[in-house]
Amino acid sequence: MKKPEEQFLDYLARKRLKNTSQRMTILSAFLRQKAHLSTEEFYLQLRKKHPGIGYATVHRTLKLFAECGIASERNFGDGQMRFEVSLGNEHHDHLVCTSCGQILEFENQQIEQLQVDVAKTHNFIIEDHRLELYGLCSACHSTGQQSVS
Amino acid sequence: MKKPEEQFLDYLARKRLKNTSQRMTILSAFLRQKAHLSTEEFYLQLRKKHPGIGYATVHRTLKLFAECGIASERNFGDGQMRFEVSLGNEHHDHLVCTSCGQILEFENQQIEQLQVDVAKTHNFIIEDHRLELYGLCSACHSTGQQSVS
DNA sequence: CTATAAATTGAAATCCGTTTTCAATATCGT
DNA sequence: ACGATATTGAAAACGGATTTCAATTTATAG
Ligand SMILES: [Mn+2]
Ligand SMILES: [Mn+2]
Ligand SMILES: [Zn+2]
Ligand SMILES: [Zn+2]
Repeated sequence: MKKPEEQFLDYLARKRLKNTSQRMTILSAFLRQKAHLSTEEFYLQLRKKHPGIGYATVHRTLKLFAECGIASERNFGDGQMRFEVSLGNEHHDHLVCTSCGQILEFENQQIEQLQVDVAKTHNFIIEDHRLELYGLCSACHSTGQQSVS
Repeated sequence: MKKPEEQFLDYLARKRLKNTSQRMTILSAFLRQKAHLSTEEFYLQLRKKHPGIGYATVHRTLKLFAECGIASERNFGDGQMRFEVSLGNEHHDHLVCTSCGQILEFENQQIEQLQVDVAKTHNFIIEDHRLELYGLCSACHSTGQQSVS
């Protein structure tokens, strides 16, 4: 497993892109994040320490991370793209709490295999997939919370 | 299984909404559609026969269909909401061709059950889920098509 | 059947996350 | 250092979804 910094620098070199201080600052801040932030959320976080970096640069850099495999782009249906660190993070799917927004991760090898079987019976070549379970997390349903309507 | 027209009229009555000719026209056109149309696509289709009905009314009426269970809202990550008739249409998941856009449907009871198991181990109450497999349909990979980058 | 209150309509405006534009600046191979 | 090329941040543009609003239609009560 290559280090993220290396992987990013390799990607920049391969694409004849330049190594800038903004990109490195954004990378190290991003790698420190735990999970599933929107561009806006990440930008607001970053701005506290690095007020000089613009939203557009953050946006463009997160896209670069996705292109080179450092980040995964996620869409949980709330109208915002979200990013999570994918390098060194096994493939997984998500449980999304519709009440508090918490996101839990899971992996189920049987489901993965069944997906392959389904694709095979339709003569379909899988490139990617998404599986998300929406509902109430343990905390939210034990306190009688209802999902936001 | 109640008829869609009945179900819609019941819903309107329950919510003290009014029965209008536009709503009935949109309903009957929608029920005639086979699959997964965006609001725009449906509106353009409808306009051929009913040029007087505005986009806003179509949009609002499709939302009503979703609320009352006649339609399902789908999002296949292309930045547009899509609608399909759900009444009398069993639950199913989708195979989405990233090359030609074709959408195939499937149902797999084993996967559904495994999802329930996953939720149980996380003490999570499932309200809804989405499973989509993205890749190349039979036609597209047999002709050497690549997915749009 | 009115009259009246309330909901609906279509066009246009607005929203809001995402993406692009552009002139100034920074990077990097030579 | 120079010069070609890429990057940056602010602001504008984009695009689908939603809302506004004045005119119209519907449903209810008298
Ligand atoms: Mn995750
Ligand atoms: Mn379908
Ligand atoms: Zn919760
Ligand atoms: Zn195809």
